[in-house]
Amino acid sequence: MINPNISVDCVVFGFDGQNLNVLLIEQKDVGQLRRFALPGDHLEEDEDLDQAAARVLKELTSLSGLYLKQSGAFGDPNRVKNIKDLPWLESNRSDPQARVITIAYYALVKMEDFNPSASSFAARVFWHDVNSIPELAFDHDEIVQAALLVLRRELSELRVGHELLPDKFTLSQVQALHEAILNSSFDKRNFRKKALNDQWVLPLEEKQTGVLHKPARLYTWNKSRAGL
Amino acid sequence: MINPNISVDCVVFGFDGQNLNVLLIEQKDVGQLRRFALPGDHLEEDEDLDQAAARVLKELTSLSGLYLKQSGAFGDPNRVKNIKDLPWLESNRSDPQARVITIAYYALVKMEDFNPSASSFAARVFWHDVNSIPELAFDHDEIVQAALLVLRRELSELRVGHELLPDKFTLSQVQALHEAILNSSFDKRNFRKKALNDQWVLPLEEKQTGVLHKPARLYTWNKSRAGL
DNA sequence: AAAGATAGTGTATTTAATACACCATCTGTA
DNA sequence: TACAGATGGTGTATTAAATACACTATCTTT
Repeated sequence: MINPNISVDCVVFGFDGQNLNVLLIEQKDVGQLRRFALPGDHLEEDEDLDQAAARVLKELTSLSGLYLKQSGAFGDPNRVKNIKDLPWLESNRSDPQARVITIAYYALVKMEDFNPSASSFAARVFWHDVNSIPELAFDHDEIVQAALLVLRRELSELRVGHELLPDKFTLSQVQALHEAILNSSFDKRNFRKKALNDQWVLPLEEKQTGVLHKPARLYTWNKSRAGL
Repeated sequence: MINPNISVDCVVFGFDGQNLNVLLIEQKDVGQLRRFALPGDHLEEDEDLDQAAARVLKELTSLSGLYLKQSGAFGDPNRVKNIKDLPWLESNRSDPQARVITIAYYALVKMEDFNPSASSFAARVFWHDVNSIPELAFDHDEIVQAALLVLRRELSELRVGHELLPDKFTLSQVQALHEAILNSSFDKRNFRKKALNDQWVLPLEEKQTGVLHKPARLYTWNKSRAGL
């Protein structure tokens, strides 16, 4: 039994080494007018909000145990009343007119861990650069922007972001990640000084291989420092 | 028409010069077992979440235009299943078994602006020190703690809190407010240095009157600096 | 005039943030 | 084998911010 009035939507962030990306789906079962949207679903009976978000993510990516955090609730009475969204609602909802409020979550996913492909959810699932997101269904644009603000705050405060890089990474990758998320750039020496001084990361004895330049030292996250 | 599955709850903070307080209500219409709770209500048809929270606050305090901010959504399937909450649910809800998820808001209110008294909402409305909150109905304890975390973060980041002091106040009051909210203490000279240097406040030509000690200079908030 | 209460102030030290430019090391190819 | 291309990696001086710390000033009441 699903609750027709309550849904969860997930803003899944990934990082490709250059830009921050969001996982989008292309709606299916809707004639010619396909729209892009965030993955989401209605709340099941006896299901916690966090569980629902984790379920959506699991069904979409087959991944579990992901970093997942509530980023806001959206309840504008007209949020699902856009005429462009009607076809999809009509073929996917028993009551297309139902008032729906949604609880938004944001998730961080290593892009190496997940290669998007079609799913029961959607005609298409794909990563998209967060800086040029196409028009999305419902109020999903707003939800993405709100999630971005939360991500930025948490990156600055708590140094989340572990989940966006491989287990072993270079300091340049960390810097590129911070620059992509915060939309700014940092001085290399000062950035490294801070990362090492504050012990965000721990150096490994390993170096990059297979690169066509001087190989960089690899690091891992210092879990004991995470979030402090 | 109200939505039986969705409610808003408000954590209203006030400051008495010493401690941070939360506005609680004592439930009515419930035989012997009265419980304390946060003010809240179900969402009306065609009402935005923010509007619903503002409505609850207005009905409770007759104040509008208050500082009000979403602080989280709570959806544990058992959050309204505590046996102690059943009497109130039975006399106040058409479907006492209904699954309810709630969107929490926190508000900041000048205590001078509002003297609590009974209301249609409740047998009793009263301020209570945030550090010794009694057991509350549903998951309202958890909601209060979550709101406190958000308030603390916003105080440190954005210097919210204008709404918790009179229009004219002393620097000692500002310091006491920060200390109460953040549960810490600061060096007086350093605190004043920062408040003035960062221009949180602007000095007035006025001084306290009617105090039995050296009267302090009064200040107002520097609105142009608020939130930066 | 003295006691009680809070207001109000300055400096030295430590720590963190910023600004800034060059040499090192690896790969691939000429 | 040497050089071009690409990214890695490093140190210091300056400025700004945070911290630690103790006494005098002013008002009221008795």
